[in-house]
Parts: sequence; structure tokens; C-alpha cells
Amino acid sequence: MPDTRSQPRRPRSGSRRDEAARLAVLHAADDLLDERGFGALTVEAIARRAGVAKQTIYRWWPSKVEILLDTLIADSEKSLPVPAERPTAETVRDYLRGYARFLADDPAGKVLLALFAEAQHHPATAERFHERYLGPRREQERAMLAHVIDAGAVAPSLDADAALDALLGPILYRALTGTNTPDDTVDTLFETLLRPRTT
Amino acid sequence: MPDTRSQPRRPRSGSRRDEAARLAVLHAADDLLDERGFGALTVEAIARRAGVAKQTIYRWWPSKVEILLDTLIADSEKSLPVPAERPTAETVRDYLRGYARFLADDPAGKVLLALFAEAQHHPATAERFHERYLGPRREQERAMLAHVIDAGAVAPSLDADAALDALLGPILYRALTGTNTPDDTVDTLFETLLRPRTT
Amino acid sequence: MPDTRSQPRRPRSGSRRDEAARLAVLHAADDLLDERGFGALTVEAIARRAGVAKQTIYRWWPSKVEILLDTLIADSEKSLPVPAERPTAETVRDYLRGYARFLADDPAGKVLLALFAEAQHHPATAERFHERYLGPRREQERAMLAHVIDAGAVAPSLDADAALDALLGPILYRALTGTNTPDDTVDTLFETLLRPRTT
Amino acid sequence: MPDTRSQPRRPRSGSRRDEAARLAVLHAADDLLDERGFGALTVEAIARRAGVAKQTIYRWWPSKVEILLDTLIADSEKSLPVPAERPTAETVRDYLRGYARFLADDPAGKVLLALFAEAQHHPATAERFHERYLGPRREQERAMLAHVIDAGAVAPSLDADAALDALLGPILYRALTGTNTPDDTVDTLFETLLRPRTT
DNA sequence: GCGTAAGCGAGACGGTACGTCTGGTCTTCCT
DNA sequence: AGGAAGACCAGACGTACCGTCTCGCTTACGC
Repeated sequence: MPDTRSQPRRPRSGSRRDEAARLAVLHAADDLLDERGFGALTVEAIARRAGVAKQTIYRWWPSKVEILLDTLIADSEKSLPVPAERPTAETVRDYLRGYARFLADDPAGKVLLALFAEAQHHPATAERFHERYLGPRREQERAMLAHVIDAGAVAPSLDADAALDALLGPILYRALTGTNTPDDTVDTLFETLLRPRTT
Repeated sequence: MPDTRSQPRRPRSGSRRDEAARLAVLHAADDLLDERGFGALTVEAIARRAGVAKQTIYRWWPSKVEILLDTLIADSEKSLPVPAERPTAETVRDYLRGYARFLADDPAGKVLLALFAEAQHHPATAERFHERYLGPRREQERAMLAHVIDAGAVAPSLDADAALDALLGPILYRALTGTNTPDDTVDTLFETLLRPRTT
Repeated sequence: MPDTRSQPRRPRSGSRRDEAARLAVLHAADDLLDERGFGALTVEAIARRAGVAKQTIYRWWPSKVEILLDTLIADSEKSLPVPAERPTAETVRDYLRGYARFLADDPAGKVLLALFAEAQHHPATAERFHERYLGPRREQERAMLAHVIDAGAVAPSLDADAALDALLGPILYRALTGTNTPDDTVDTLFETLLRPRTT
Repeated sequence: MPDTRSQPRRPRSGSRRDEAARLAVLHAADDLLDERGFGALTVEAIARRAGVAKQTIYRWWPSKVEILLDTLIADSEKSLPVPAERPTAETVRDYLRGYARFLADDPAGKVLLALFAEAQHHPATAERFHERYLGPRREQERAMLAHVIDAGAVAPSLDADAALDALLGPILYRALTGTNTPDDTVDTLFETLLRPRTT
């Protein structure tokens, strides 16, 4: 049995995928988007900034959109998880507040907005965006909502998807137009659309 | 006695702008966006399709975004005017229904979505989009809403801008994610958020 | 007393050709070639510099080459006439010296070099250059040479055209390569090729 | 003391220049000049004809003049070498005859004429033309001439450069004006200007 | 002495080519 | 085999001139 010391020591060799290169690409993409805007987010620029060859990017990601999806998924699982364990009306309200803050303040929020934008321009992007992000997330949101409805904590007058659109839509709309959505506005939306029994 | 209405007839010596070329460019841009997507909307392609020299485009439009704004403004004034004369609750509801249909069915709706997208990528685009389209339109929408509130026809629990965002946001959100918003969903939104006294 | 400042105003056109515009174009072309080189000698630049509309140039000259021919013919008739009246060996020698100086020092010499150059690039230019300049001039030079040969003043070992090419060729060649041809070199050429009986 | 001179180890990683593309460009330029004239010799046309991207041309040649210089140098070394080994009077005469034929018949002769022309229009072209072609060639021609003078085979009455100008000038002059220079005219020039002892 | 026709400055028009830039693929060498 | 380097084809970018074409004006000629 050969060397089993699975050391992290040589990040720069071997026949396996280089984790350091992978992270360098993700961070470079994130940073570029944050610092210089989507217009500067070219594969060439990412490679330059990450100190990585273009080919390395094309080998592992079919397009720069997949890079953004990778960072978005990682970041939003961390910063904006959909409440899953015994959600209450309050949990849902806090999730909405968090969503507004995510879009307004978190660099990853810019990634989300950029992907909404790119999805308008390229159907293929739209498809991947739904498959990898919007779809799964909506699934979790539906589960969250179903749970609080079942518990009798809220009583929306719209079906689940329409209700979620009605809650998230305005927050996203304002983010798209450069306007923040403060907590009390979120709260009013929440109360108006979900008619919670207790808050 | 001849016509003495001394109109602003500035003979303005020299050649004049060619209206046919102007329209050809606007239509070519519209058609390309509709048929081949934003990715195919290059100045070169517009010029080719319009049968116009590139220089003619650069002479009159600082960027292709301004071309889109020109077509969007013209088309949405025609297809989706903001009700101004004695609007009622019903007028407002119909406007929202029209907005959903504009985004879903009208080619110009694609232009609006494309501009929302571009605005995320380029701050300069965002600024012009607000200046020329979103701002003036919101002004009219606020006036419309104020009118029906004054008449006691509706009683929103959010301030004007937030209420408009809450109404339009979900419709736009669904359009961005490729979902139509049917009349009854619009109606429920309308009733939930504006609490009309009579409909 | 009214305004008597009778300015040097251009009559601002009538139905006849405007002589001031004609001269302005010729001088602008000359000046541009001299100051900024052939590359800057565009119809657009000539019009700008002459304060004349492009159409005025295209109305009277089929191409900018004809403008150059106009100035070259005028200038070389003035600065470098071919001796016609009773030429002697000495007259011929002085003509050659003058030719070298014309190419080296006179701004119109630059025009001649530019036309030789353009003639290589465009057959149509070559044709007009021969028709309007080289041909008539060679005719005069042949007459000059025939006269001094008849008078027994010189005895070339080449026929007239070849002799003229042998005399003018080296001077032009040196001008094309940026080298002046001093008087004594001209004189040696003259003596070697024409074998004058007296000088 | 160890060897501290930075080693000639040019890792030189990455792709190498594509020789096929290089030759395709040179031949395309040559062919275009020959077939359609200098006016058609645009970078765009060369790229099209060579089946090469414009960027590939701009990567390796600062201007199309350098392309022409590349082809001219290669072609004239092949078709019109300056006699170097023990040149005799006869060798020199044959070189002059070859020069006349090169200008009249060889496609590369057209390149030489085109470069003389371009050099008149652009000082930068003139400089490169002298540096890369005229200068080195004249150096060889001077050596050739010095050799036959030293051997007592010829006795020009002009210094080396002036003598070469006097020999080549007429031939070039006639080529510029579209006239061939037949062998016997070359021979007369040669004999008149170089006074060979034996031929 | 008045209409008309030409010349004028101005500049918009459809085009071609410029030289630069990035996208995405392919190739070569190094580790 | 993975990764860095970078050459390659493709094609859009925004600019400069090309030569043609109105425009609205100003004159001079000829009826």
C-alpha cells in the first residue's frame, strides 16, 4: 500500500483536480463582480486574477455562469438558508427580512442579481439557473410555507407559488431598481399577504 | 392675410435626419431582440438588418441601450399607457392586468426585461433606464394611485412606492422567471394589497 | 455712417465657379501634403482646411490626384520650365541641376514624388499622370535635347528617351531614397552621358 | 564561484508560432498585390485570403509594410542575389540586366515598386524600407563594385554610391513609368558609366 | 426685374477598412 | 494527467474617410 498520508501539501501537481485552482477561480469571479461589475467579468479576467490558465476554467466549467452558480449556491446556503426545521410564522418573516438584506448588502446578493440578469439574455443560462438554484430553492420555500400553513400559522389567499412570488417579487424588484426594502416594509408585505394568526 | 403663426420654422440648413433610417434601426433592434435574443443584438447586426451604416447608428444613439429605450418608450406609451384621466379602482386593476400581458405577450415586453437585465450589468444603463423610463413612469403611476386613494376607492397599507412595488414586483418577478401571471392572480394581488371598497 | 468695414469677404457664391474656393482647395492640398504628409491628404481634410464643402471638391475634381496635378503643373511651369528657346549644352545642364533642386527643396517637388508614388498604386492615376504631366513634359525635354544634338553641342550614346531617363532617373532615384544630388554629381552625369563638345 | 549568469533556460512554455499561418499570410499578400493591386492590399483582405484571423497578422507584423518587406527580402535573395564571389565586369552587367528583368517581370518586382511608393507616403515606411532592404542591399552592391574596381575591371567617374544610383536609377525610373529597359540599353548604361576595360 | 439655374457650406447617408478586444478552442511544455 | 502559457480563428467594437445625396442659401444670367 503506497503513501496514504493524504497531505494538503503540494497544491500544484498531480493528475487530480487542483482544489486551490478551483477556489482561486471562484474567489476571483466573486471579487471581480463585486469590485468591477459584471462587465469586467470575462473568463480572461477571471483567469488573470486567479493566476490560472483559461483552459483550466474551460476544462471544469462550461461557462462563466456555472462559476457564478457555484459561488451563489455555496454562499446562499451559508448566508441565507431556507428554514427547514419546524418553521413558524416568525421564521418565515425573518427569512424574508434576510432575503432583503442578502440582496442589499451581501456580495453574493450581487451574484444573484447578475444571474437574474444573465438569464434574461441567454435561455441556456435561464435553464441552468432554474435547475441549479431557483428550482431547488423554491422547493424548500414551498416546504417551509406548507409547514406553517399546515400548522395554521398563516393563511395566504394565493397558492404557494404565487404567494412566494408575491413576497419575494417586490423585494427583488426593489433590489433590481437599486432600492433597499426595510424590515417594516417586509413585515407589512408579510402580514398583508400571509395573514398570520400570531406574530 | 397669410398664415402669421410664426412657428418654430428653423430651416436648419443642411441635411436633415433621415426618418426612414431612424425607424429602420428601431425596428431592426426590436426584431433582433425578439427573434435571436439579446446576445445577437450587436450594433453591427442592427446596422446589417436595418440596411443602415454603423456610423448612422453611432451618430444618433450613444449606445444600443438608448435604441432599446427609444423603442420601449414608444411601444409602452402605445400598448400600456398609465391611466391618467379619472382613474378608478377598476382602471388600476386593468392596468396591472395589462402590465402582466405586456411582459408576457408583447415583443416590447422583452425589451423591458432586457433593459432590467442590462441595468444590473452596467450602472450607466441603470441610470438612463431610470431617467428615461422607470422614473417618469413611476411618476404617472404614483399620480394614478394617489387619485384613486383620494377618491376613497382603495386603501393600501403601504405607502405609494412600496404599494406599487408590491403590485408590479411579483408580476415582473414571474416574467423574469418565465412564468405568466394570469388575471385572477393579478386580481387577488390587487385586492389583497389595495383593499378596494368596490370593484 | 454705417458699417464700412469692407471685410475681405468671400462673395459667397453665385452661379459661376468660385475662384476663391478653387485656390483654397489647391493651397490646402499643397499645405497638407507639405505639413502632414500624404497620409493626411484626404478629401475630408482638404475640405476642412480649405473651408469648403466636400461636394465643391467632387464637383470640380474627379479625384484628389487631379488636385495634385493642378498644383504640380502650375508650380513646375513656374519653378522648373523646360528650356525651349535656343537651348545650349549649358542650358540643359542647368535644367538638370534645377530638377535636382526642385525635388529636394521645393514643396512642389514633394507633390511630384507623391504622384510617382500614387501612380504605382493606382493604374488610373498612372494614366492621368502620364497624360497631364510626364507626357507633355517629356515632349518638351525631347525637343530641348534634339535641339542641342542638332546643334552638335552634345552627342549621347543613347536614344533621346533613354538618355533622358538616364539623366533624370538617378536624380529621381536619389530623391525617392531621401538623398540630394549635388551640382557636381549632376554635372558628371551630364558629361558622361551627353559627351558635350563644350561646356 | 558558481555560474550565476542567468541560464539560457528559456522555459518558453506555451504554443509556438504557426508556420503555416505565416506562409499563408506572405503568399496572400503577394498574390493580392499581383492580382488586384496595392489598393486591394488591405489587412482585412489578406486575412480573408489567407484564411487567418486579423489578430494573427497584427500579432506578428506591425504593419502590412513589414509583410511586404518579408516577401521582398525572401524573393529578391532568391531571384536577384547580389553577386558576391569574385564578381567581374560581366557579373555586374548581368546583375543590372537581372535588376531590369526583376522589376519588369517578377511579381516580387511589383512589391519593390510598391514599397518605393509607400515610402514616399509614410516616413516610417521609408525608414524600415531602408533599414531592412535598401541599406543592406546597397552594402552588398558597394562591395561588389569595390571588388571589380580593385581588380581594375571598371573605372567609374563617380563615387560608388553615385555610380550605383546612376546605374539603377534609370532602370527604376523606367519601371516606375511603366517602361521596360532592354538588355542593350542596360549595356550602354553600364559601358558609359563604368568604362569597363574588358567585357 | 424676376424666375431659374448653378454654385456654395453643411452634413447625413451606405459603405469599407482600420486596429483593438474578448470568446472559446487547441497545442505545447512543465511538473 | 493537470495546469500555465499563449497562439489560433472568429467577429464585434467604435472611428475615419470614401463618394453620393439632399438641404436651404446666394448670386448671376436671360427672358
